[in-house]
Amino acid sequence: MLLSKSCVYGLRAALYLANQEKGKFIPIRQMSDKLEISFHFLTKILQQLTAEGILESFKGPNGGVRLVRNGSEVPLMDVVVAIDGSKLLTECALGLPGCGVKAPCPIHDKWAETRDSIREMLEQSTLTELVNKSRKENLRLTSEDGFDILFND
Amino acid sequence: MLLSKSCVYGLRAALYLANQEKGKFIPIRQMSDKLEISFHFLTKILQQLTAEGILESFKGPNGGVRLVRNGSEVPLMDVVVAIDGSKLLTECALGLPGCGVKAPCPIHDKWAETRDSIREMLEQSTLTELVNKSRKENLRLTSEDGFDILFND
DNA sequence: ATATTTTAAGATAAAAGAGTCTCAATAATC
DNA sequence: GATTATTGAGACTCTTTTATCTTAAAATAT
Repeated sequence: MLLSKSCVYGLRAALYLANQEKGKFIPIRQMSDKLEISFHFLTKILQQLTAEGILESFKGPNGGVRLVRNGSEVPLMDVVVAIDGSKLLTECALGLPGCGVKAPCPIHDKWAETRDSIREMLEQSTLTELVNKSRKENLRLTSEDGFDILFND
Repeated sequence: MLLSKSCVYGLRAALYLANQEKGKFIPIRQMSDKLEISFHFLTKILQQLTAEGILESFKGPNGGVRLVRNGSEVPLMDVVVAIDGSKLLTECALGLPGCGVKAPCPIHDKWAETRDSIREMLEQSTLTELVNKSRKENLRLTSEDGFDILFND
């Protein structure tokens, strides 16, 4: 798999947050319910995002987490790197050691191109961009609910 | 990671075999020694490739495994699919359910492009092509030895 | 036939990823 | 202050991947 499950959950949660009123703290429980992700597991993942400075949290009643920056300034890449690290964008596809510009593996050049297009995709897509698109086309973040239903009370 | 470790080992072994005299059975022990992969683990992986019809094996003295087809007719894709399956080329990058042409996820289109370029790379590169390139440029299949040293006795 | 060399198959172990549970810390409300 | 709602942190479990070990089966050579 390209991205770990933790990473995918983190991205879905980040998209959820980007669709919320700016500055408002959203309880993790609400997100885990809506997104159908285990509460404790999601908590751990979001703790990573908080530690990495992508989210900030607030304890107690009316607490929760929120994006530090505006969603339009958060490329998917930031979330991916915070959770999965950057090996996806640095490692040799064939796992051949010593692969690089100096001593490329047989598919180094081709893979470098592919890797760049992954990088581009993750760097150019922001949370807000995807949220807008999702709203417009009623895309899903879960198996059941359309995007609009997801944000009803 | 894009490819599992098993898959990478399988690819390295397939490249090793593609550099051998055509039709000759190569003992797995020899490959595991040269490629610095655990013998039993490599055996299991090659069993999969045998089961998938990419390799054929022969027991007993002078036995081993060999490529069924000529290396020039074996794209990397065959090895990858035999070991890792095809989810890499079919699954949604964001893990969003219901993602497809009918109900695409926000990055479906961009990801589809990237995925196609991965597919292209794996389909167009054959074992022989990579072996030739490796021979010419003395590329590595292990952390230590150059390609030519690897095949000395 | 017997011993030897090899792959096949299955049991087991270790490590990593995914997921759960419990309790502590913090902040608001009553 | 007590209660409640929330995140934080750590231990724990389950599953998958990775790796090892043992025994069986097949083929060869003696």
